[in-house]
Amino acid sequence: MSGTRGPRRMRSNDLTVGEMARRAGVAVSTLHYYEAEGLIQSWRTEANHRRYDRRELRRVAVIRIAQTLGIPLAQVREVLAQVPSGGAVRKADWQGVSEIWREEIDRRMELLARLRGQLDHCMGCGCLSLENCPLYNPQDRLGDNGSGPRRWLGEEEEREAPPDPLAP
Amino acid sequence: MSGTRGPRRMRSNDLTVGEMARRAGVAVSTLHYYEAEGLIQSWRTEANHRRYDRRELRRVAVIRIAQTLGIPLAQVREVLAQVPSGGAVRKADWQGVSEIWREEIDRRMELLARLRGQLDHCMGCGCLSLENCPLYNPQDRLGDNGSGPRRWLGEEEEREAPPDPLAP
DNA sequence: CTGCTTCCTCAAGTGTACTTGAGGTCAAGA
DNA sequence: TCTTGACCTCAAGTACACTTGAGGAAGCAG
Repeated sequence: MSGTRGPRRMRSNDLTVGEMARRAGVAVSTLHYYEAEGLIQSWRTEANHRRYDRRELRRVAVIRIAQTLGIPLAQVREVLAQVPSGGAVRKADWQGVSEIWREEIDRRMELLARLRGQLDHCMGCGCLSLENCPLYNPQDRLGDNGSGPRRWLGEEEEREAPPDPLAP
Repeated sequence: MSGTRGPRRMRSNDLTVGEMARRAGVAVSTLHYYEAEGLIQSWRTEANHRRYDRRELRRVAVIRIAQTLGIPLAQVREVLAQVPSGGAVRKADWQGVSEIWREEIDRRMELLARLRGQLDHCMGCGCLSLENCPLYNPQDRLGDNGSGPRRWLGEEEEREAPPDPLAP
C-alpha cells in the first residue's frame, strides 16, 4: 500500500543509491563516480550498501547545475569543499556557493553578450576576413599550453593571464 | 626587411599551416585535426604542404567561437556545411550562420538567467532540500541515455525531447 | 527455497577534442 | 654541404565525465 516502490529502507530516512539516482535525475554509476571523486559522501549499511543523507541531493543538484554551465568537476569540488558534507550545514555556506556561482554566471553571460556582438559586427560586415578583427586574430598564440581539451576561457585565463581573446 | 618571419610562401598569398595557426590562435595540430574532421579545407603544394585560402581563417574563428560556447564540433560542422569552403562565399551564407549562432547564444543566455534565478531562489531559501524544487528533481531520470559525457542540455533535448529540466 | 531486483567492486570502454611522438621530406641559409 | 626549421603522416596518448560489463552478495516476494 504505502510501498509500491518504497524499497530496502527499513531504518533511517536516508536514501539508497537507486533512490538518489531517481530523485537527482542521474545514473547510479554517476553517483558512484561523484563519490569516488569526492564530490558527495555516503555511509554504508552492514551489507555494504550506500546510504545518503538527504542533503547530498542538494549537492548533486549543484553539481548538475555546474555541469550545465560547463564548469569542470574539479572546480565544483573546490566550491563544494566549502560546504561540509556531513554535519551542520549552515545556510550561509550555501549562500557563499551561490554567490561564487553567480559570478561565474555573470562572467559567462557577459562573454555571450560580447560574442553576440562580435558575431553581429564581424559577420555582418565581413570583417572576419580582415586582420584587425579581434576574433580573427585573438592572441597570435593560444594553442600551446597543456594537453587534452581545453574547455572554456576561464581555464586559459588562469594559466598565463592572456587578456581575453574576445575583448572588444 | 619585409620578411622577418615571412616564410615559405613564394607563390599565392594563401597561408601555410604555421601562419594559420599563429593568426587563428590555435596549434598546428588543431588545424590538422579540424581538416581531418572536415571543418576546414586546404590545397597542397607540390611538396605536399598545406596552403589555406585566407577565408579559412574565418571558419577557424567561427569554430573557436562555437567551442567557447561549448557547442560540439559535430554541430559546428553542420552549420559550416552551409558555407562552401572554396569558391564563391556569399555574405548571406555567413549571415545565416550568424543567425543560427545568435539563436544558440540567446538560448544559452536564457538558460543562464534561469539558472541564476534558481540559485537565488533555491539556495537562498533552502528549497533545494525539498522535493518540489525543479532543480532538485528535474526529470526523475535523465541519466540513462547514451554513452560518454553529455555536454549540455541541447543534446538531451534532441534525443527524446524531455522538457527542459530547468524550466520554472 | 527460488526468483527477482538492487546493490557491490573493479576494470575497461566511450566520446570529444585535442596533443605528443616517431620517423621522415623539403627548401633555404651559413 | 650541412644544418635548421617548417612541414608531412600515422599511431598513440591524454583529460574529462561518465558508462558498461563481469562476477558476485543481499534482501524481499511468493
